[in-house]
Amino acid sequence: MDPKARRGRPRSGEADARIIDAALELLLERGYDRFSVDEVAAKAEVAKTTLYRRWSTKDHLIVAVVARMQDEVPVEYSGDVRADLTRYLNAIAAGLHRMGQAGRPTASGDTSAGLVAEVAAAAARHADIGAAVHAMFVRRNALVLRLLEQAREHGEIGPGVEPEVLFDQLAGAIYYRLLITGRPIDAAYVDRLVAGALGGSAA
Amino acid sequence: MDPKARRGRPRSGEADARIIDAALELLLERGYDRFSVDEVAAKAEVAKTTLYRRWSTKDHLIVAVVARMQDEVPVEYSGDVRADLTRYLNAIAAGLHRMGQAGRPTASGDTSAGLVAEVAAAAARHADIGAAVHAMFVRRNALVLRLLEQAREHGEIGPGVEPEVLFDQLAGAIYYRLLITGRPIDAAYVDRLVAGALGGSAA
Amino acid sequence: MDPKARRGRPRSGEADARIIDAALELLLERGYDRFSVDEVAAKAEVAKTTLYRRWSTKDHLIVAVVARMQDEVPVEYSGDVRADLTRYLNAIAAGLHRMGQAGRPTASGDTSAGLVAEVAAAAARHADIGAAVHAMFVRRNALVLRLLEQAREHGEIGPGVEPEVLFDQLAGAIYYRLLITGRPIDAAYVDRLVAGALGGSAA
Amino acid sequence: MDPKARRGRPRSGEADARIIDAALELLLERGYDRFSVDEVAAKAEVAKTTLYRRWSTKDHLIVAVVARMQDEVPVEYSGDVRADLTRYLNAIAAGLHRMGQAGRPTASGDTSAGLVAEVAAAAARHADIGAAVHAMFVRRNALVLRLLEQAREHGEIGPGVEPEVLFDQLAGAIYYRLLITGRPIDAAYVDRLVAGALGGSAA
DNA sequence: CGTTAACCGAGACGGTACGTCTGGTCTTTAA
DNA sequence: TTAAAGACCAGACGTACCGTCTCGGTTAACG
Repeated sequence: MDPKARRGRPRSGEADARIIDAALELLLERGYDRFSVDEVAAKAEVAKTTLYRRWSTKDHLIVAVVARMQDEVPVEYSGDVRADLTRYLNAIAAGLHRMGQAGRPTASGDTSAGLVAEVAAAAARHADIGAAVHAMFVRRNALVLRLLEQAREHGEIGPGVEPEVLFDQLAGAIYYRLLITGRPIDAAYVDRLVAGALGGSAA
Repeated sequence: MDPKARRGRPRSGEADARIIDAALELLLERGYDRFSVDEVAAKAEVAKTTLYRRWSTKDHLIVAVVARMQDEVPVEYSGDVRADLTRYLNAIAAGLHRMGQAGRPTASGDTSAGLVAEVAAAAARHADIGAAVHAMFVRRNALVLRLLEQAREHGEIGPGVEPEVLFDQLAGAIYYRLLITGRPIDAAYVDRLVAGALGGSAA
Repeated sequence: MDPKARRGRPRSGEADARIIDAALELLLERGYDRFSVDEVAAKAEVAKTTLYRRWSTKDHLIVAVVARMQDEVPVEYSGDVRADLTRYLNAIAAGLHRMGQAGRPTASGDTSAGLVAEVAAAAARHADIGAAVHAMFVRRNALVLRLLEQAREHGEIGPGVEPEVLFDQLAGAIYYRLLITGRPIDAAYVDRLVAGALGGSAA
Repeated sequence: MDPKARRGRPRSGEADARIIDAALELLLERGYDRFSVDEVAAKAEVAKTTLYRRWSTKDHLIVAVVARMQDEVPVEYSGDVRADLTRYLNAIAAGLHRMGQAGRPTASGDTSAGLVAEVAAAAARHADIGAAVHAMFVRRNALVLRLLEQAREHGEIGPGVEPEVLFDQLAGAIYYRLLITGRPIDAAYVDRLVAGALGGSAA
């Protein structure tokens, strides 16, 4: 009856978990290069085939791990966009910083461009990874975009402002510093950034 | 006598050129991965030793190539920041798009995140590349920052606006789309972006 | 009552046949290596479990297949040993030749050492296969040995000749050429061989 | 001047030796299967590339090792073919027996069919190995064939006897027992064999 | 007629070796 | 000293295949 009746031995959910756990640990300990699939399999006590059946490529595996590192940042409109955005951007920066611990002490400041850049590169290498990564960010950003809509309805931001563009400017600035110019991203910068984007630093 | 008197056979300047040419060609043809140092050496008809004497790493070589791909965008204050910025950002987008041809047809729209992301990753891997890349962008951006200063003096933009932050927002939005969300970057978007950043879309 | 009373579902005889058929076909088509158990199972539309329940090893399966390829060569003493032996050896050579089609065109002439050698190797790897293979040949050769006995009784061959040794010489020469030196085995050679073993080429 | 002037770093002869030594040791210790190229490389303290540059396949490597195991059996006509052949065949049998130690205790008697069969199989798998193996035996057998010629000239064997066929019978019988029937090959058998082939056991 | 034992198809799993690829270093001979 | 050529080390990659295990489900014979 059920067209999707499963046949054959089902995949071991435990294996999934053990692999991702091992991969995460190794990624943090070693960084992207010096991270080897063989080693993950060994650490997870899983055959390489089992791993490759799930993630067909080192890149796919790493993206899965990074996706799991993403933490949910609760976003709720409080009536004060400026505060909300500041909080949110600081959370993102903190997340990036935490990822930054991966591998050797990074050159640029103290956050890790490395892992983010590698994921971006992987997204460009494999179409499917690109789709997954983009979808991940779309989902993540959707909440903030809604928040911005609400703020506009409440008159906190002008009717001419496009939430999407505004958000690109904010998040973009952070990633730009992280990946391209390597300038530091601290709370003070986030404040200046939000102020710059929302207009007058006062009020 | 002369402490830095050179002895032995002098380095062939022609080799430098042949290597970079071959590397560029291969990079465009293949993309970052599938780009191999051996192949560059073979194509340039140069020994690997000769190549490594000049660029100590695949990453170093690629950064050198990418640096050469960067074209000088003339930036001059015309009295109309909006127009100047729009022109500049479109030039950047065009440059990225041109790079985008490298390798297989990329997933995300038609510009290539790949190469840019790889360079960012390389910058994170090697401190010296990081320094070089960041310096490159500082130099490139300095002109625009001066332009923004001039615009502020002319009253085109408010005294509270920080040029650095403003520029991060603009360039950042573009790179964010390119690398992270994969959304398209066209002239219309640049217009909306500049409008958003400089205030009212009108005027 | 019956100690070997079978319970449960009986084995499918049809499965046996389908497996052997598929295996044979694949063996001829591909040769020993490039012959994979998975593929046999797939082709026979049978689960691997079903296959392994019958033949515990790739080697066991192949030996079973090869055993089935062996054809019964009728051996009857006609009163002329020379003719009988010639006929028999030619039949063996033809059989080997037929097997020889298995896999890629072999290097050595046109008969296939490959499969025979693999079976010999399998016989060395697993004691039980060794026993089976040796038994198979003992059975096959018994008829010829009896024929030689009869010939001796009839005075066609001297009383000092040991049938076993004589047969080793004849069959041995053929297999030696097949497996070791790769020289061709044709009717002319068989004639020379029999002549050499039975004494004068004349008569 | 010299058209075949070698350029580039020459191959390390020491590496060759270390690889073959390690392979030989491992082969004797483990047998054909359970013999792994990786392990050879590790034991020889050589990169896998270095190994594969010389022997493109596990089979090629093993054949090279086996070729080195072959020992030169001095063959000189003493005026007594029977004695000469007996000595030679016993030497061959001893050699096979020595090889037989390779790997697990073999099933069939006490000599190892295994390795010989595997080499024969390899010869069938790869045309080049086939050629090499056949050439090896041709070279080895040439001496004995000349001995037989001399014996014929001396009238020890009849003019109608073809040395090639005679030798096939002798060597063939031994390999046939080794590989196919698994019957033992001892000095007594060799005596019977020679007697059978050269005519009357007497004289 | 239900229980039960052995089967069947499907496919995941552990294990392990293979041969390939690539980055960077080292060793030659020639200029 | 540099150049060209190519061997060298190191080590990861992804694939292949064997033989085992785990599912859901089927098919006799037994009780």
